[in-house]
Amino acid sequence: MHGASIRDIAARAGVSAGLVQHHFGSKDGIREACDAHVLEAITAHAQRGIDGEITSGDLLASMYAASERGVRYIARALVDDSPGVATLFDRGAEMAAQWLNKSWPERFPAGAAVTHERAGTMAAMHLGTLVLHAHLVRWLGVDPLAPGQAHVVSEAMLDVYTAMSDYLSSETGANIRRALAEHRENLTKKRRTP
Amino acid sequence: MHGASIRDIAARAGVSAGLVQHHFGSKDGIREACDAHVLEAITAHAQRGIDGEITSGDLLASMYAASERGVRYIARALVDDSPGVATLFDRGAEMAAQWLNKSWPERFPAGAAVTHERAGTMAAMHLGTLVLHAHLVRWLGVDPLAPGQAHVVSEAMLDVYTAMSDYLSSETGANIRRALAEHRENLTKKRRTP
DNA sequence: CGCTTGGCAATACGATCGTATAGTATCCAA
DNA sequence: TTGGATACTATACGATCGTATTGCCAAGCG
Repeated sequence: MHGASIRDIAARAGVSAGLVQHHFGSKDGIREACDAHVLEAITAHAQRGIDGEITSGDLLASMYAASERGVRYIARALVDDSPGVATLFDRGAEMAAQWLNKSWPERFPAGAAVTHERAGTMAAMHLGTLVLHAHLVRWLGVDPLAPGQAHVVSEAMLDVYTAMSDYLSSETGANIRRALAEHRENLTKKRRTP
Repeated sequence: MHGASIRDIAARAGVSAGLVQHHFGSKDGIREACDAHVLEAITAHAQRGIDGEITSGDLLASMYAASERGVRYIARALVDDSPGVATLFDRGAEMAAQWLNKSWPERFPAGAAVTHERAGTMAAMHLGTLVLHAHLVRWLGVDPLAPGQAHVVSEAMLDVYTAMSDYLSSETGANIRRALAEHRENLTKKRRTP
């Protein structure tokens, strides 16, 4: 919310500040309205990621293309304490959990602690490329949110995945993989305590 | 910087606001001092990740344990436009690039565009778990930055890597992997334009 | 002893912010 | 026609913020 005062919003909209105040009730009212708008717009698009064959990386890429401003807003709101967008993170994590469970039912049982942990971390990693968008722009020299550039990050994510898996399946990563498997044993059986 | 006024900082330090102003010159002076302090503290620790055998996930985990407050500060500063911490993102991306190049010299050549893109995305993914820390706390029910909880996210990251790689090596992900390999061909040969 | 220097506090000033209130114009139903 | 609801502006109030100013006081030094 910082850096966007009611007066700025009103000036951008071409009306007075009092009208904005009158229409939304308060500053929080503006944010709630924005959250609801973006949430609704993104939900319909995101549903395709669950029951479709679309991968998580491509899902983000298609979101970029569909609503660049909405994605930028989400990236910004995720680091504020916006309660509406907090549910969007949870929804993303739930989508990841469903995807993990659908892909490996015995490895990521529904409701298990391991599925919950992995899904949350996965959502944080993918949304992290959004939140740190400004740094990626500076590092890459191009804007991944610009039209036609959406593939850069999603492809890189997939490539990192494959590279990391190769590393973990090598001799160097064998002990890491073994230690990880032990921890997973306990978590897989444990139901998540809500 | 939002949410931490000079008066708050002075009250927390037990001194007057005027002294803080006098000592650091301005509000930006405080941030620069904090950036320099954290940067120096974290650099020595991070160097182990490059030439050591330590993985990136374990590197983050050990950073958690070494300086919880420093990590929290970085997570906060990464989403502000702090110029000092911006170099920290670049340093993390450079570390990732070095690690990628050391692990697969022919796959990720030094200075190649593909290495640069992958390293930046990798840094964003890993640092994303820091920046979105508040959401992870809410989702997981525990604080990954709390002492003794550092392993949760790092293990989950590794597990997601293995799961993703299994997905990409399966029949379903075969075409994705194939399309990815084509794009990589061009990027590997191309030198990065600075 | 007198003077300067630096740590430190207290206060004030201007800017910005969210919000409240009063006032004006428009429009639609009774 | 009229009266109230609605869209909209203008202005003001209180709070908070960064910053500048002033002054006190102890330490060091000739």
